[in-house]
Amino acid sequence: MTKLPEDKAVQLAEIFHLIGDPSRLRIVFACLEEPVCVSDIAAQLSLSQSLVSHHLRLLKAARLLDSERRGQQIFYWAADQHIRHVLNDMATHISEPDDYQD
Amino acid sequence: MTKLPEDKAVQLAEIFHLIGDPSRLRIVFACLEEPVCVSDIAAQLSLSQSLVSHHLRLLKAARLLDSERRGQQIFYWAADQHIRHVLNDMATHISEPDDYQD
DNA sequence: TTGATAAATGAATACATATTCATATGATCA
DNA sequence: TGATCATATGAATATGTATTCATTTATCAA
Repeated sequence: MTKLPEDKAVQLAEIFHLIGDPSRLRIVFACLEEPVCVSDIAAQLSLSQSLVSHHLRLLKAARLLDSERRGQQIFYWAADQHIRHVLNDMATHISEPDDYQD
Repeated sequence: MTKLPEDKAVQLAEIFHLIGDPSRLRIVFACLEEPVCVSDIAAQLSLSQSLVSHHLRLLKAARLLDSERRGQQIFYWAADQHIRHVLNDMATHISEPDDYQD
């Protein structure tokens, strides 16, 4: 039985916790391919600007997203390559049969 | 910008939410390689039997873990292969430099 | 049976947090 | 400068949930 040290568990769980909220997960997903500005995210996902902004702050603090101002708008994109793998992995998961093996 | 449908986001987030708690993450990790009984998990991770049991119930309900009784004890193991990939991916993540690229 | 061990369950609680509303900050353009 | 647009921030709230404690259920051994 492999034991995960508590401090590492906390670090890892922090990341999973962030993408463990549907709104935040969708936000990250929206920023996977290209930088998107806040208002576009809000519009596309039908979330309030304020809510999106709050979530973006958390995601950026955890370094899952990075951001840059371009004129009046601020663009966000997925800074973390691992997130892509994880999301791809899990995205296939929910559409596959239960007896799936490596 | 790729949009993740809300229902899929909810499904996915549910899984991430489960491993987004340090205790549960450690429990899943402990069951990755081989079936482990409840008391051993609790002892190894220094968690109360009750807490472990509560968490196991959630993890099993989400089909991340499966279980089987063997005599007096009940063994749990990771039923989901995707979880292995995800955990490996993210485990490397926290030890790698920030400028990591695909 | 009885006693002991292992796990599950339920209630209670303290704490975290997702969301909203109102407002502030900062940039652009007339 | 003032007006407007885009984003951030802070307070308030309602809901969720991780954990503990006490108890119950289930299994095995004597």
